[in-house]
Amino acid sequence: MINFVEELRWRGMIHDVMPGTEELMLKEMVTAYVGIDPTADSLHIGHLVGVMMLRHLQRCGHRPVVLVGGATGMIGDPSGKSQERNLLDEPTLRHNQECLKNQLAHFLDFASEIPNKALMVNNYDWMKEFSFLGFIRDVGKHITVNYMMAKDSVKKRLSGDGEGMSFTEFTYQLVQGYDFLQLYREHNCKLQMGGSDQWGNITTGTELIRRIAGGEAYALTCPLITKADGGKFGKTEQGNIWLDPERTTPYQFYQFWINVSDADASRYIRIFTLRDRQEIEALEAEHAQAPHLRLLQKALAHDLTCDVHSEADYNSAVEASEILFGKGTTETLRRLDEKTLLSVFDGVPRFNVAPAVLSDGCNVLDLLATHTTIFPSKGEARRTMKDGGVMINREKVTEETVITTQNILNNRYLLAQRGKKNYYLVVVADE
RNA sequence: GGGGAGAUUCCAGAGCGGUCAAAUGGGGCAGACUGUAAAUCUGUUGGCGCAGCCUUCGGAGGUUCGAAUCCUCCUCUCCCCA
Repeated sequence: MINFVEELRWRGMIHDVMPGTEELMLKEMVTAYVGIDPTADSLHIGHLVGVMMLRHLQRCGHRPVVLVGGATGMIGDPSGKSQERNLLDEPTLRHNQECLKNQLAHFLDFASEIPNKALMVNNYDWMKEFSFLGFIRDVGKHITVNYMMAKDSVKKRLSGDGEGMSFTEFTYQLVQGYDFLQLYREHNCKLQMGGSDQWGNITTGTELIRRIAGGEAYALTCPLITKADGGKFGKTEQGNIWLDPERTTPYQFYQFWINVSDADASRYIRIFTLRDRQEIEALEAEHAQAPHLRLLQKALAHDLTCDVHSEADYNSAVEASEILFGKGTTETLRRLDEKTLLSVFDGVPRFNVAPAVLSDGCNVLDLLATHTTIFPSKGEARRTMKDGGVMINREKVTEETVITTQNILNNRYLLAQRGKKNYYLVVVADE
């Protein structure tokens, strides 16, 4: 049995671990779980740390359990800034759960008949029938309010001059703790993992298991993923980076990882890929020699894009990136067939312009600021052009440039570019 | 209830009768440099038919040849005393 705790340790994925965990996991196959809120029908990369913990767990020969927080997700965890949530109706909940499972299947083996095959459970299943009286009698009486109030997440909310905390939120740790107890009883689950902000909630669970079941359970938390520049991990101006290709295209997903800063790349590659220590250290040495090649970012982007999407998606993302950031010219653009063109610019904002607009030629200013909203005003478009920041079909334009039907690619498209990174696809068609 | 301070362009914050589309800083955008990075430097940052014109300085009126700047009322914010 591979030493799971050691594996996470060198990867920098351990923030805190309860004494005895490592010994236990060397001795026997351990069932461990991570909770995920089913608030959407897709995971985003913020979830990936927990997923990777489970993935390593399974690879080390232990049994991973994903707990979908159908019940707890309705309450809202007071750890962190979360606000109280809306109730999900059951069909939505089930739908989300299915979608999450499909995504998780890229990382965890739910299917094979192996002793440590992954399992997914939903706490809504055991919480929905639990009556309030039942809960306070069977669970609540084993934990003192004093104990609950000593948790950091609670103390912060009680002391600060913030909004205070509702009873519902206060109860959250008990509900989560009960989940752990339930899994302990049903599946002999002895370990709960999560982000470092979950420590308090997890230990409420181990406490319940000790008091109610007389059992021994453990906790392991991972540091919260940060960015070297202080920004929030996994967020871009466009919002979350999702695993669902409908929400975040494979190209955007790939780009996210390619653009990770050097300072973060070393940490991320340990956390988000399965590469072993030797290989990573070799890569780092190479990267230090030739940082401009960005080997770490490329390895990260490769592994994740292939894991989450597919090899083919990875290849077209690389191809798209070469066209966009490489030596792509009007000529290369003209050579692209419609299908490739569309896949390269999938997810790029689109604008529709009637063919009549171009038939007699149209000044770029009007095209970019009147017929489309690529620029909010002509003044701004003019200024950016003066700086050489506007390109049509990858050719710089000035305010005198006139766009005609001659410029159209594949009978339908114009590629407008604002600065180096902002692309817009103008579709020339009646609609 | 009494007294005081204030409301300025994305934000912070100058301006206190003409020279104000409004200093300066931040942020944004673009350019150079680069590795699609960081740092740095440069330009730009109300709109338009752009050497000119139009709309902006909490709201409504007024004084004046002329107001972001002065007066009146209103709305809101902050501070101090009850």
